Amino acid sequence: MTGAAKTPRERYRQQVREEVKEKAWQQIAGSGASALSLNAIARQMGMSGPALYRYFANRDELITELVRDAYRSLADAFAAVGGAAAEATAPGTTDGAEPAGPGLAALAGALRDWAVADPHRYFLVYGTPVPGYRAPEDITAIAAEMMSVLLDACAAVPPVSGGASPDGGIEEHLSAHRGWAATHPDLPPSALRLALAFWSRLHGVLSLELAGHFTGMGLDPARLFDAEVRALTEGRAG
Amino acid sequence: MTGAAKTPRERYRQQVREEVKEKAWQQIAGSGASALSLNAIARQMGMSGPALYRYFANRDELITELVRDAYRSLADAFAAVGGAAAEATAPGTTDGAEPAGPGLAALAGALRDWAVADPHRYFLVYGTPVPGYRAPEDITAIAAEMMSVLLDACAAVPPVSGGASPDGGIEEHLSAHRGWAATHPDLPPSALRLALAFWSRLHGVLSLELAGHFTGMGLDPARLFDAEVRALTEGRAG
DNA sequence: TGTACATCAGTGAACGCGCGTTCACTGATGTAC
DNA sequence: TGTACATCAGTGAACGCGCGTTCACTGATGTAC
Repeated sequence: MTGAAKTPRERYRQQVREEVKEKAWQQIAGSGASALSLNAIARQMGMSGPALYRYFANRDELITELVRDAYRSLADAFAAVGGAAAEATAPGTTDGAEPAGPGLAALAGALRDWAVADPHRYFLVYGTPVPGYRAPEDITAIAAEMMSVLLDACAAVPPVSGGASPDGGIEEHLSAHRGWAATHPDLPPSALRLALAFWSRLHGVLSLELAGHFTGMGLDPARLFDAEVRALTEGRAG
Repeated sequence: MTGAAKTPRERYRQQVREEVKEKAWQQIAGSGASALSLNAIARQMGMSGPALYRYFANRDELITELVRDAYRSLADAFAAVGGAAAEATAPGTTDGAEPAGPGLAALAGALRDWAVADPHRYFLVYGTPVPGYRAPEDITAIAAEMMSVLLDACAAVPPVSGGASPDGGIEEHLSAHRGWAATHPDLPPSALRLALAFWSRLHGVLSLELAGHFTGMGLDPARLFDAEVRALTEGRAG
């Protein structure tokens, strides 16, 4: 990826690091993130426990790395969809007046695909926070990167002529606190609101689905998710 | 509460059980549910570890009890609000044509109050699921009880004349799978949809808020929550 | 191509720790007559 | 009111376990001349 001219040793180091992370994910899948054990991973790799300290300074560094990879994979999925949408919109749009509806729907699809592909990865990022854990700065930067892609999609959605329904001052509030959307200083408050609705509503359905709160209800989570996406792209956030 | 004529010994047992649970919550608040340790609780109570086995069969039973209490407290909060709303509606309604809007808003308020009062309790119920843990039946019954109160509130909301916007077949799907709403066999699909939107959207905002994903954004989570409640009660679910 | 040296992956023993849980036992509290 | 017995809360020792992490060491891989 970054850098080049890896020596064989560097290659090998990277391979082992990857394998460690792989086993770590398997372990998380089985027993949850808090039960992650370096010794168990080493055992599974046919190595002795202390060997892993050649590759990770300690347990915390491994977990941070897993969190970073998780964020990175979602950000990449978003960027791929966002980039594709941007290219499709740029040249000669053939599709009529709503290029952003599909954009949002595509992002939503990417989010759900990412989440259901590995629920434990989802929960490592969006689940119960680990007490005392602070994500390093480069990880929050990745989160900002995703938000920027989302804001791009929201930018293209025309503000809805909502009528007189009072919004409780939410759009004023968003106008007053838009530091999190600093990448898009010209976005109307309705677009900010749409982005937040996208984020919170879709995480709502996803977290209930992946935590199993819909099982036993006999409902199809994909349809519930789809219904929320439709509500966002057609009915707007309000 | 239930039963009567407790002997002093039974009283004492109950007191100690309560104290154990209290310390357990404190420990969860500090280090998360997975780090819950019987020995640590005993130490904190000035007792030796094995003493707790007079009160709980094992660690799992304690956790299950905590989960049960958490559900119970939310269900009670819901029932209180639901009961109050029902009484207010019953005699001579003075408030105009929308008795259920306030009902839903009141339930939403109860949910948020309950959640922010103790975020760890919230996450024990709605956070990352504990791998391998199956809630006993009486707990799912409590969940059904809450759903029933919510459905009561949704029943009073008149179906919105939504126009021709296609809903992707979600209401048909809900009509076909309404076992989870068996307490309300006559509810229109739009009310079922409203209940699910209530549940998933509010949990979306709440879980992001309590996991700290809004901090650093400078936004007021209470306002975001309020905006979603307004969208539910005014704009309906779609 | 060959030798001398430096780098680094991995081992095994060890440290200290805390956990859940069982068990035999003591001592206090309640019960029956 | 007093005595004999049963119940039960709590203790301390012990078992077996796995964890994260440090450390001195071996042996293989790469580098410099």
